Amino acid sequence: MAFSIGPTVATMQASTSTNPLVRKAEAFVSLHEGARIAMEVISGPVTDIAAHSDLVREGDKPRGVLMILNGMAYRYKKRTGGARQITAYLVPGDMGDLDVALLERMDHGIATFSACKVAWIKPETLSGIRQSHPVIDRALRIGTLVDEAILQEWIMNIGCRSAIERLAHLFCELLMRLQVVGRAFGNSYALPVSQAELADTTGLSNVHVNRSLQELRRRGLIRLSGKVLTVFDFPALKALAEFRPGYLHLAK
Amino acid sequence: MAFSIGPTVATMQASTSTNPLVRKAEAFVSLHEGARIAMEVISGPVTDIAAHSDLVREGDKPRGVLMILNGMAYRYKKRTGGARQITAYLVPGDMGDLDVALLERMDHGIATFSACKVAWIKPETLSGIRQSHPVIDRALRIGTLVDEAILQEWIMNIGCRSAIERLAHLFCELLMRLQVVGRAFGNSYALPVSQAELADTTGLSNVHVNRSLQELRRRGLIRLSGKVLTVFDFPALKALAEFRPGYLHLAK
DNA sequence: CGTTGCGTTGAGAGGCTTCAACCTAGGTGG
DNA sequence: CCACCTAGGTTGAAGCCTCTCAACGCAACG
Repeated sequence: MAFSIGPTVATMQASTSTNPLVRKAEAFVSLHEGARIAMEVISGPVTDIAAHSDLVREGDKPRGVLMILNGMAYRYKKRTGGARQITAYLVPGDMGDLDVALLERMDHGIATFSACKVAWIKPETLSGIRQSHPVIDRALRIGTLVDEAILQEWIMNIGCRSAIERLAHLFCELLMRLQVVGRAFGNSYALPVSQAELADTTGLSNVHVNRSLQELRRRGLIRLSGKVLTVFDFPALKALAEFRPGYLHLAK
Repeated sequence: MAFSIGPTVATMQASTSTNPLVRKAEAFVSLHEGARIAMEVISGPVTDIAAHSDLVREGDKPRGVLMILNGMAYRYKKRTGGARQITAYLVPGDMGDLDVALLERMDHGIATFSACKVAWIKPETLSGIRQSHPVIDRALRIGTLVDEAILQEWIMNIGCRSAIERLAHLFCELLMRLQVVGRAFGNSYALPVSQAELADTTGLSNVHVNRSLQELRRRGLIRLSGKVLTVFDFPALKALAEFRPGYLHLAK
């Protein structure tokens, strides 16, 4: 056991675990004690990864399934000219594709924004746990569907929202996703992402991201400084972005 | 049995079936006779759907798993203002999300471009076949991964390609996907999609789609008339779009 | 033969990009 | 301890890619 995550099993309470995998699963299903323990266990040996390093490179043969326990990472694709598109943010509790071992090679890369704690889980281990705990299996399947729903929402975001709306929508989505796993504090959360990286996320230039952020600040909606984002007026931010969180499929 | 698809089992040959589900699966795995027969069977009772009608509405409780056997359909999301973003094209052999029954309500709609033949398969039926035919299970899982990879590629497309490149990339992708399921004829295929719908797909205005299509024609790369798209110069079209088909994970 | 949906064209405007310079803070080495 | 260096944030100016608005043509259809 390389690292200990959160309190001991004995002190855990339903939906207040500090293990992000458990927190996320409990947003979709209700876990009984045995399943919670099993989820703690699969978070087994943890690896520390520095900020701005590759976890997976495009063209790699997939290894095990990736789980993010702490920090923030992202999926990306590159154009030959050097342009980069970030296609997903991975926050604590998120997993790489469950069936990724079925593919010959990765069609995209995964890298870290911040220093991260991650776990690589062997496909056999995972399928064993899924078989013995149907409720975990169910939570993981729902998680996969939500990942897909987020991709669709991002297509919508880039395809038909203005610059300021795209950023507002991203910030709303991250706030909700991080609240679920206990990584938001009030309406604030760590956002270790540079403006250039926000640009690669939203399909904008870094210059225009900068100006749009200023506009969001000027309107009193957010503050973003020192890698911490604070949402001052969530209702207004949601209205601006037309953020409807249904696609995240979080239980009420 | 509401409708008969393709030749009888006796006349089928490997990878020349006219059943698009079989064709697509054989792009990922090699099916033995029994598995091919099972796939023919799940294509069971077929429903005819008119063009431009909804198969699934946002907010619906999901019913069974959708399979497209003929025609072309699309996933979409709407903004309150009326703007629409098309997030995926469904071509013969494509299926809706396998686990969609786990969700309370749909976060997007599905509608037809053209008249379609579709099948609704009960989740129990599907999981039965997946259990008794691991190779089919494997093919379906890979198919799901490819669906996700396509979503990522579309984010890339809208996020960092120019108008003409976006259209070129879409046409390249569709050519390859339709070739796999035997719905392309040489470098031509049916594309029952209006310019306004192409605009909702690519995040452009219909006016600009029109002008970009003219430019593609002027360069001698494609022809698009009467709902048929012909690619005159696939290498040049690929080069223009920087189309790298790896994300479709088709066997060589 | 009017209606309707779709493709086409023109003109003007604007959101966003590009290029380039400058500023600031944090880290590093002499 | 300061001087330098670098990454990232900020600002200005110019331009263009794409949008909006509006009109028109054309073919299919009842």
